[in-house]
Amino acid sequence: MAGKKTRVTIHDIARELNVTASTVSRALQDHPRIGTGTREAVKSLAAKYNYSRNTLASGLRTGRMNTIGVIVPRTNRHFFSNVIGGIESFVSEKGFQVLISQTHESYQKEVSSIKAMVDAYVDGLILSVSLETRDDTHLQLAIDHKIPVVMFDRVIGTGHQVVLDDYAGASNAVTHLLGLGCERIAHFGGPTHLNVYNDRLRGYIDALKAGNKPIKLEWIKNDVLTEDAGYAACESLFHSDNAPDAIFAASDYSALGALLWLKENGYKIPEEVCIMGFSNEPFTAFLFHHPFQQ
Amino acid sequence: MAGKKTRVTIHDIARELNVTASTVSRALQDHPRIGTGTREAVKSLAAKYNYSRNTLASGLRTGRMNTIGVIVPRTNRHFFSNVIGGIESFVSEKGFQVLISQTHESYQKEVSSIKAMVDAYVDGLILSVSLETRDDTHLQLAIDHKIPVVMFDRVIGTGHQVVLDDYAGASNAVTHLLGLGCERIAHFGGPTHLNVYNDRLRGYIDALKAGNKPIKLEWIKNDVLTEDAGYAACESLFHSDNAPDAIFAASDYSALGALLWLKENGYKIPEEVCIMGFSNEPFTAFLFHHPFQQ
DNA sequence: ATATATTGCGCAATCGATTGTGCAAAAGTT
DNA sequence: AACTTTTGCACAATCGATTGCGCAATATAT
Repeated sequence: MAGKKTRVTIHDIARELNVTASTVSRALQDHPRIGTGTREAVKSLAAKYNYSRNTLASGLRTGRMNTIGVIVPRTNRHFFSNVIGGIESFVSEKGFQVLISQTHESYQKEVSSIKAMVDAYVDGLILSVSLETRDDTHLQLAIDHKIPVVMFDRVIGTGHQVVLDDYAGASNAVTHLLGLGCERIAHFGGPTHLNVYNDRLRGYIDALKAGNKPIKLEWIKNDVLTEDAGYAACESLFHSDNAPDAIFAASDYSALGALLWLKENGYKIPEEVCIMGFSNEPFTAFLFHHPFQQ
Repeated sequence: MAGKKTRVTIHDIARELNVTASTVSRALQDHPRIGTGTREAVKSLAAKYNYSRNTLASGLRTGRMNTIGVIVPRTNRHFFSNVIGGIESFVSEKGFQVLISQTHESYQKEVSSIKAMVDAYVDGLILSVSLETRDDTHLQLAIDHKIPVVMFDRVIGTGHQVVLDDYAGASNAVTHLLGLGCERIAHFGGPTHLNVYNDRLRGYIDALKAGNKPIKLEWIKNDVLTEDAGYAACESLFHSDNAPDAIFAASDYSALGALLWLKENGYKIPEEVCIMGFSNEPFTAFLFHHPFQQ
């Protein structure tokens, strides 16, 4: 408990046991060529001195740092902070650590984050690409260094991917709106070079087709992902003489913006306009269905 | 852009320039004893080969890894994910990285997280302690290794701390309730060995005293921090013959639980019971004041 | 009893970068 | 011109752990 002046190394243990550092190193790794007696002597002395391997020296030699890099657009989005938490919980049980970085939706920052992760010798990289990212060439750096890369949610290119079924989600959402009697459903989407927004758009379109509804280009607004954008988009949409009677938003935030504009302008939700958002942001739980509402 | 088979080292650069690695190392650090000519030759060759210092070798030698460790109870709490994001944004501009770990409110996990951070040679440690943490002795490990430690929000002991004024916040909240005419204000708190909950409790008590209201112990519920706990606490509180007319909760989640129970049981908010929560969780914005409500 | 296999461990190089010391050449001083 | 200072760089040790190779001692086989 008292302040150790200096960390104990395998050399310290070796000296005390009259063996060499290599033997200590091997003993700690359960190398078969080390005798049972020595191995246990080493281990118990290591335990006694509270030895712990110098991860830098070890990492320098082996190239492995037992660290997973995670790159997300922003850590403070509910979805991403959950994913980060999940990753951390899982890998920390395996003795790994988590290095995080956020891109703030900037491609350049994503590039430099990847470089930083490579320099940190992460053993694996998990990322969700920025809105600006248009291809996966920048991942090559990690791949060149033999670092396995997995993309999730917002994915691009052909690497390993973990995604949810945005297409089905969108399609179900729009079908549900149609079932409620909505006839004129607008869509607030995101950049379609990203799978998630493209899939949600496709789901929207196909659901409309399946319901024999026309697709109106003026009802499809891309890059409407924020509360402000949703608010503004509503304004233009409902000032036209061809206003929709429902909105399917690819983002809960733009759905919220739409909701606010409509309420402020006297529309009744959901009687006059139905709104559906995508993401299950926690705040949405309190917008519609909560028992103390009504 | 093509796949480099192996990273370039200072030795590679040294060889090509007919100098030694030490010269290259010093040149890259702008050491004054290196001639201008050599320095620039080194730097341009380094740039040409896209050299980047091996952080492990460097860290092994210097003991500095340009990494900040952050330990929080959970990454997916709005407050913590925001703090993590803020730290990451700030330090990444300085060329530092962020290693995260979560304790899940467990003291043991906190201890092992600190050890892991020390082993990772973080240059600084930022943490918010778990609910189980009762003193700061476990921080000694980091301090022994000369790692500066800063606690935030949930702090303990005498180290460096960044906190907000929980006492004033609580006091203001309760004073506000009194101003609204509330006479019988209950408190849902947390473990009082933690500054945040102790301060909020003190603020509550002192505000009541200042308003010449009696302090009723049966209205003070400790360890009521979650939605479920708030729900349950309400149940017991309002089944007594001495029910409060307001609740000041140290957590927005327990406030939410209270809100749900009261609504389900026919109480009118805020006419019959006022509820005030602490934390500014985003969802609370939608519970009371939003324009589309009422 | 001789030949082969196995066991147990030491030696020394290696992973890249850093840094104290030393030494020669160039520059400055009187 | 003789002497001190400064400049520019090389040498070699070091940070700890890992690992291929080698060599003895012991065990097994013939």
